Amino acid sequence: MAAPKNEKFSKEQIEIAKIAKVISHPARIEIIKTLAEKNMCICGEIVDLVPLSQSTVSQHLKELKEVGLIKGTIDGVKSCYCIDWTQFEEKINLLTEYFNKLKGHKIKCC
Amino acid sequence: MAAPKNEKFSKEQIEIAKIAKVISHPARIEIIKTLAEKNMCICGEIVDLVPLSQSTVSQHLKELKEVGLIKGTIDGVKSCYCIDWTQFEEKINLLTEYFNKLKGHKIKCC
DNA sequence: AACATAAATCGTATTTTTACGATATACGAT
DNA sequence: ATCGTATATCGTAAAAATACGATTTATGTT
Repeated sequence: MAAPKNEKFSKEQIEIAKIAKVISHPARIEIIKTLAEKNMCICGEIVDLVPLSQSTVSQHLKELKEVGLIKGTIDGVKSCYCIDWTQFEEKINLLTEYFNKLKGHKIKCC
Repeated sequence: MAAPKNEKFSKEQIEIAKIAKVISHPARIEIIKTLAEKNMCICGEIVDLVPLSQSTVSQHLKELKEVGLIKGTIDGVKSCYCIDWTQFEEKINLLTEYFNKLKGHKIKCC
């Protein structure tokens, strides 16, 4: 009696909520920003860039990967992460267009 | 040792995370969509439109109001809600532009 | 004044998120 | 083969989010 009752809403709304949720934490925003700006796979250094413990950062990376915004490959003993641009654009567009479309309704109100 | 360590991140990132968080629930997305499409204050009927209890919907409305996406006024015994378009555009733009700007870095990677 | 109705708030149970230390795993170097 | 390093996973504690029923509050109606 406390779990979100997601079944009651549309597929689209659930999908958008999921995307919004993964970008609703400063650490994950920081990770995305860093990966995007460097525009390369970053192997290893990510943990040093985020002021959280190694295990916590690893967990945030996993969540970003699960939603598809980033991808990770293994390079020897290190892990390399970078933005999955195809999916990143797709998901971010989905989110932004949903809300930008709503703006079209703005005419006047109270 | 479980609360988000928000102090460690930038003001901008914390602000964007806050906006993302409030739109990270299907019920709140549904409320926004309904208010935007009707383009009017809706008095009372909101609770009937969302498949959750009255108290839960009231809680979601409060969160949306706190972030500033919607505004509510009292009209007699009823409450009237509508999109706060000025703030809505401002906040949504802040969010979407942050991530759209990152797209500019996309050249090639792994 | 008494009653009905709408909506906010309170109290609380459950689930999810956040965070970390400890441990496991996997690879490279010696 | 052993050791060191990097990263993922496990276990767990604390906090926040979600949801609802019960109650309170405020207004309109009789």
